[in-house]
Amino acid sequence: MTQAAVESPRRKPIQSRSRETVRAILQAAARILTDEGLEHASTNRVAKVAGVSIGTLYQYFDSRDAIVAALAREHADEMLGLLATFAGQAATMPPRRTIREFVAAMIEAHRVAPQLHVALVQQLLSQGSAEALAEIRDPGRIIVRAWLEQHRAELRPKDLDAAAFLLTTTVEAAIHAKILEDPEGLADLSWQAELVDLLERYALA
Amino acid sequence: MTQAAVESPRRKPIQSRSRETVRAILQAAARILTDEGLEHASTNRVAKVAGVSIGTLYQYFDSRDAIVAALAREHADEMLGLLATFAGQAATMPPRRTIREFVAAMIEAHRVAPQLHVALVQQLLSQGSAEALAEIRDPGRIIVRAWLEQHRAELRPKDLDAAAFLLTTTVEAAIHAKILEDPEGLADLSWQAELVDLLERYALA
Amino acid sequence: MTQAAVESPRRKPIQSRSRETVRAILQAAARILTDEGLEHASTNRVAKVAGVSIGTLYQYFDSRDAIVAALAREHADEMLGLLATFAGQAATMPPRRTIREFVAAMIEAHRVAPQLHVALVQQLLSQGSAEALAEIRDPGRIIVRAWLEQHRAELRPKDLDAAAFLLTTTVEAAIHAKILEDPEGLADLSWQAELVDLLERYALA
Amino acid sequence: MTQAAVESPRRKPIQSRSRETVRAILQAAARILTDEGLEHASTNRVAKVAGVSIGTLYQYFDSRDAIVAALAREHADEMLGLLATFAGQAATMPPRRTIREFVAAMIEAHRVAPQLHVALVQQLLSQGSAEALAEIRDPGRIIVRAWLEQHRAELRPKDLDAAAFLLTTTVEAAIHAKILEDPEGLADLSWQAELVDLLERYALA
DNA sequence: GATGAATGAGTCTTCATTCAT
DNA sequence: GATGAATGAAGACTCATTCAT
Repeated sequence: MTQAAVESPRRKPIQSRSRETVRAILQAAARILTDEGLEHASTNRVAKVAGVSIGTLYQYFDSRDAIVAALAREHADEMLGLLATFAGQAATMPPRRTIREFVAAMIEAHRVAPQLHVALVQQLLSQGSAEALAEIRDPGRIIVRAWLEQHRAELRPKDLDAAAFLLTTTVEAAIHAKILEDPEGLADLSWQAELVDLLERYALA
Repeated sequence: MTQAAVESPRRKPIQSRSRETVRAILQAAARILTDEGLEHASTNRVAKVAGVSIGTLYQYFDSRDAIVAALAREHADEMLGLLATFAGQAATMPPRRTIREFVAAMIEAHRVAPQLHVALVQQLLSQGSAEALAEIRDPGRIIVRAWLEQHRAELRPKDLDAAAFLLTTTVEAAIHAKILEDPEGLADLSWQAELVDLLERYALA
Repeated sequence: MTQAAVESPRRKPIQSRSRETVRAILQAAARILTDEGLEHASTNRVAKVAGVSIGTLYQYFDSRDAIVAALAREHADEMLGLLATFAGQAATMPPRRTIREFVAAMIEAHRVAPQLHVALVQQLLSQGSAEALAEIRDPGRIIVRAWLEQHRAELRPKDLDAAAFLLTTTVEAAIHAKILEDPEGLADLSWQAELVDLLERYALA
Repeated sequence: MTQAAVESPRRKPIQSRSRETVRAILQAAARILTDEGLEHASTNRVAKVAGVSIGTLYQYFDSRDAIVAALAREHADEMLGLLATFAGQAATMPPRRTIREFVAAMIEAHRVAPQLHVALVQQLLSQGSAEALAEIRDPGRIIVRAWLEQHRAELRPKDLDAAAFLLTTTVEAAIHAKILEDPEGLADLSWQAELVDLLERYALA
């Protein structure tokens, strides 16, 4: 039984293999969503690509939508992470520079997986799941709103809610449209500058 | 009353039932799209709601997508009509006023069937039919671009393409977001003013 | 009313336009069957190609199958015509020559519309309409059988029914197979000779 | 009883239900094809008769045609098996006897499922899938052609390709025609003898 | 008689989900 | 926990046929 002895002892305090399975499923879903579009991301397909049985998939996700939701939440968290880091620095940063860096950060955040992002947003939109959508959007808006509040002295808009709405919406929309129309050009500084311009003129006092 | 005589003279012997059927189908599709979302707009469902048999539906539309496409085209035409009317007047109008009226016109255009509009755009997006999407978007952008050109002396942006992209995208996105988040508030003047503000500051010299 | 006067008088004693309509329908059906295969010969399609409305088509044919049946009957008649002419001469012809000319006549008969012929036979087969099939096959066999009877002195087979069956089956099958495998080669004398050889060795005393 | 022990030893832990399901589907398809004709062999019908859900059917067959194709392949293999066995013996057998046994073997091969055979051939014909048809026909013809080559000294035909074509076509056609016209009589020796006669007179020197 | 709009049963196929092993 | 065979509702679409005009 030497073998058995060798087999079991060293097992890293496994992250309960579950984690890996969930990981595999979400990655497979993301990959299919990105490469082939939402309509090809059937549960059977995802399971196959993830290398697990369909039964296993359903052990971890209650439904197809649950997978997309999890993916969306994950993606939202990731983006929120980027924004949070940025928000921390924004407090002590001159607004003009904050805007510039905010735009850069947002674009960078979208560069990670542009297609996935767009696909997710679309899925959430067409699902009509307002809550799921809010879950993705609100955090960013709250951060922006907090920033507006903090720097209201140096900024022009008075209706902070409206401003937060407009600023986040505009940035998101511009980036999404750019991804759809000219994904290669996403990183170009010229249009980034134009967007910054739009925001500055609107926000700065 | 010669005019009346010319206008409805003998009321053409019925527009051949066809017209009415097509109308019923498109209306049913629009209604379902608006009320229940794209995923419920199956051909069978549309036929049932339209009060025609599935066979009849297929006598007029080659496929499910053809229905959505027809709807999109119709909607695009309608919106373009609004824009065109507006564009005609813009030539002799001071830019500041043009912007205000443009926003008002756009919002008005979306008020006709906001949900439908959003659903259509989403459908086109998720279909990945870039052409179909362009068909809806380009006309508006071209009009804006022409306006920028015409009034470049009084306007600030130098990169007219980028500006046209940003302006149309921003307006569209803001309106769509508003429709999704707070459809009732779409007509509110306060946020309309905020949007106008954003545009003016960006566009005016 | 000069016009009307000119219009009606000269009308040739029309063959009751019906005939022409039936003609058009059958020709359309034959054309589609030949060019595109049985599966494309839907009633609507046939009507369209024939240039009549589907309603009119049903005024002349009770069902889709009726069209095919009519076509088959027509085709059978045509072929039978060829055979009959030939049968008349066979009485006074030496059997060896009869066989040669019979094969030539059969091949010629098939050259008129090989694809149509094959398609029809297949349709009848797959319809399982043994009667319809018999209608096409029996006449030929009867003629052959009569010939065998008439020339039994110079011929070898004693079981005339079996012989008639074998001879007609063989010729038909060989021709059909040739049409399917090598339609261009149908008229080649070399394989014709081979077939004649087969028949002669079997039939002649 | 060692044999028995070897024969059903532990009865493999079930051929995984799959095998049985596939079997049931193919059998159902064969049954319908045979009893009711191709046009009744819809996927839904086959599934119902097989006692499985339509979904299960599609788990094993990509399409309706795949079922027919599988059936055809299976049938072709079966027949080829018979021919192969026979071909092995033909080398050392006098041609006259070979012909007799060949016909007997072919008829026997068709007796397994005459209607099915005919239905399959028809399906392949009407599908116009020349390749599929060739797949079924060529093996037999190749075997015959090889035999002709091997025994050319004792045989008469010089054009071996033409001869192989004619011989296989004739036998097939005669058997098929017999199945259609008088399935009961297929095994009768009298007509079998007539067919053998035809072949011998043609093939033997 | 002709027309063609309308019908709807029926076809193929997909896919989220369940459950016995 | 994992597996994957099985399920069946539902969707897109076809086509022979009817019938009001």
